[in-house]
Amino acid sequence: MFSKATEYGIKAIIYIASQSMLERRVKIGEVVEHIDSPVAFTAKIVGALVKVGIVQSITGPYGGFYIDRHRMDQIKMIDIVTAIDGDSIFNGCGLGLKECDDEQPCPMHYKFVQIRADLKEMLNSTTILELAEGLKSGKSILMR
Amino acid sequence: MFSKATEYGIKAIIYIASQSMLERRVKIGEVVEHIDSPVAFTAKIVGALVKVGIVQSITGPYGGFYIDRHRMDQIKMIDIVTAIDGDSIFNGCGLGLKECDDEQPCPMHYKFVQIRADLKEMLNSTTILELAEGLKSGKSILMR
DNA sequence: TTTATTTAAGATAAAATTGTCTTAAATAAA
DNA sequence: TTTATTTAAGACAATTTTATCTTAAATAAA
Repeated sequence: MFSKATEYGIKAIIYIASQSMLERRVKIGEVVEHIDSPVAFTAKIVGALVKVGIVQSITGPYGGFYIDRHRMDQIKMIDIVTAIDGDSIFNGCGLGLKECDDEQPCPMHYKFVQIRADLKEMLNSTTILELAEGLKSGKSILMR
Repeated sequence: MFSKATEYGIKAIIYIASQSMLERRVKIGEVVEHIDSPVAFTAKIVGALVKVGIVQSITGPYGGFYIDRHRMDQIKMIDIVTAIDGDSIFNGCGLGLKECDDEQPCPMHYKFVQIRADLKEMLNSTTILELAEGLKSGKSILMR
């Protein structure tokens, strides 16, 4: 469904957020230990999310990544997916046609419309705050 | 959403089916002209669908691909997707966890459940017959 | 039987994605 | 100021996916 880059990005964000709720900055090494992902690749992805303003970072000793606590309920999953994979998942044609719409639909067009809308709505209404809370309370896990 | 291989496979099947409704066998060259896909790659994918019994083929002059007319309403989209991409789209964890279920859910597990179920249901209830009919009647297109 | 046509199958190549490594820049503490 | 630690950035490498090319096998017509 999502690319590996997006999978790692989402998991990293959730872990960073869960620690930011405890006022903890985390280093990339700690992140990948908790989400089971390749360090350098994950660092690059989280770096992209820093550039886009979703995550904050501090370099040097005692540095690391964190997320503004009061913004956690404003950052939606769709922001993360879009920042890494773009919006083709929501907008692109299911059969890969360049131009596919109600006027000139591919054979599966109307079948896909609802599912894509549901996916978009789900990602649009899910905040990193709620996901991080689920993790912190032990209701969900990021590894295995 | 789907791989290129699956996109080509679905489009090829729909075109072959639409022609089989007119009692026409089609060569791979004709198929790719109508679905705008690379010949050799498409041939390999259609070949895999032949092996699995979804498509029939005849080699040699006057040969080509076709689909048993009376089976068109039995072949579902899910059969094609599964034959090419496997079932990871429906069963795999959205965040890539090996073990992710109601017992040990990833943070997005319950958010994904409904969407995946809807996707599966859609593919499971869509026959190549109806898609081929939509194409033949001009209600849908395979190119552009 | 020979030839032409077509699918079958597998080797090879190109492109995209995923992943690693090296060096630079920032920053805090000694 | 020097050193150690950490993120930033970009080159490089491996893997997977996508795509092509070549040869074989099947088959129909001449």
